[in-house]
Amino acid sequence: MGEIHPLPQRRAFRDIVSKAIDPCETCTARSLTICAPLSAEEQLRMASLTTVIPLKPRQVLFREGDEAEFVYNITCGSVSLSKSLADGRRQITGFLGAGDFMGLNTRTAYTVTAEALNDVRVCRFPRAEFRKLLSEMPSLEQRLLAVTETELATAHEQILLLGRKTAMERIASFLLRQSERARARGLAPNPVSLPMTRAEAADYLGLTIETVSRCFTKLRKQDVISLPSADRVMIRQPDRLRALAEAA
Amino acid sequence: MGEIHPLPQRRAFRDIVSKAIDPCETCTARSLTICAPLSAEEQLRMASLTTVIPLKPRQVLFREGDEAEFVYNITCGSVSLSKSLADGRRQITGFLGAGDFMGLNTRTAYTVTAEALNDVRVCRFPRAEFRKLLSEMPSLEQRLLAVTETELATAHEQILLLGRKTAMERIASFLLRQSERARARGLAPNPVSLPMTRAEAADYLGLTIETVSRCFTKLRKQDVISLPSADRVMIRQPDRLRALAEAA
DNA sequence: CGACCCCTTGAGGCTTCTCAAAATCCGTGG
DNA sequence: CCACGGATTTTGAGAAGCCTCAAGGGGTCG
Repeated sequence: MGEIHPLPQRRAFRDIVSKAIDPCETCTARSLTICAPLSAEEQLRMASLTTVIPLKPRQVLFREGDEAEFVYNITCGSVSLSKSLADGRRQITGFLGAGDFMGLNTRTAYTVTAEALNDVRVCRFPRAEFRKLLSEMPSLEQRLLAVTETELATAHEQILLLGRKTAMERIASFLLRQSERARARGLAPNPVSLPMTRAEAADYLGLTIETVSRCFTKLRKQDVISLPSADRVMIRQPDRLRALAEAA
Repeated sequence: MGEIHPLPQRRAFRDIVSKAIDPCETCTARSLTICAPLSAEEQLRMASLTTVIPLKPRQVLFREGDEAEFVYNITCGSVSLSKSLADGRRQITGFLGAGDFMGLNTRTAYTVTAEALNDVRVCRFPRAEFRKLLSEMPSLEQRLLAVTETELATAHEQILLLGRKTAMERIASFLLRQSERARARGLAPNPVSLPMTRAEAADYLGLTIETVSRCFTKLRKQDVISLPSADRVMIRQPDRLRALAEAA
């Protein structure tokens, strides 16, 4: 038994995990971070529960108010989370990337809408089984608590931005944050790449697309940034941008 | 041994817990909710780590950026969490009450400032020991995860409010939320009692005190609410208030 | 090559902020 | 019990920032 099991298990592990956790090569390292603290057996158990789902740009994974049947983990691509008012006004509450979880809330309904920004792959876990798994794997739960606390701190940062910063301060903060985020993920921090449209950036920053565009133009005219293309921002004067991020 | 231990333990438990978890009679039921899922032994362990600290109104418990030496649990009273910009602009990210935890973030520094709104008692836990305790008590960790996820959902709701709602919508949402919160805590939902000043409400809603006051006046003149005193709001027409909460 | 989508630019209006002052509340002390 | 002082709240007038509406560019894909 001791001799026979390891190999098949290892093989099954590779097969299933590679299908589940490692679907696209460019983001392997990223998606594994969430599973790094888990043992091989634990990773296998997680993998056996999961279904890989590919999403096209703008495809909606779930909507605010839908019954929360599944928990998702992003393995590749970017997703926006948003909430809307009855008349259509939309607020994007955050952007998630590889390694992030969605649908963890304890309620029975999703509290936000999740939509793919670009080509995305997610791992889907049936909710009940995921929770059961959690209670049996303290290391995963510990990790989720840490991740959720970080998300909460990020949300508080966004609350400060939306409640007290001017349009220009929001844009400057946003660019610096995106740059820092890229750096943390091991990507080039400059020029900043923006996977979202102006509309999405505006809905994230509590502004209109016109205001976002005007701020970009103003920064460009002051030579603080340059715009090689609409979705890439070159930060030419980081110090001035940092000063603008909280200068009334 | 089996005969001797139970009694002293029970006695020590009562002594320490009553000092730690149950300092003021009016909020006993509340503060126990967080410990309800724990066994007596676990409660005892938690209690043995804790120091009870009383706070006067407006007293600061910790500041954003301070080294996060302790984790706190509120047993009595209300606390505001806030972040500030260099020039003094302040944004309150949320209000906490009995049963809520503070300072759980994984970072080494607090990400917000905590300040007492009224007379408050908190239980203080040395950070390192609290984390060690957590890893040994999955039920507590599970509960913390659930609580943190709820806080995250609340933060997202606030992000929607700050990013997309008008001043009047913010005020209406705020009043309804405070009323609902009171109901959930077993208090009278109407009239709504506001433990915070206009300045604190404004800093929470991303407005100025003048705008908050003007909205209250307008609602009063339309007979949607009445103001028996500055810190009590009687909701006279709940339906109209609900309609105002997201009517452009 | 044209249509469509997204982004940019412009003009005017509205909501909210800023600055200023009056009114109200509340604890203190005569 | 009333007068007083300070803090908080309310009210007012004007200004500013951002939004709305509208039109003009630029890139991409069929």
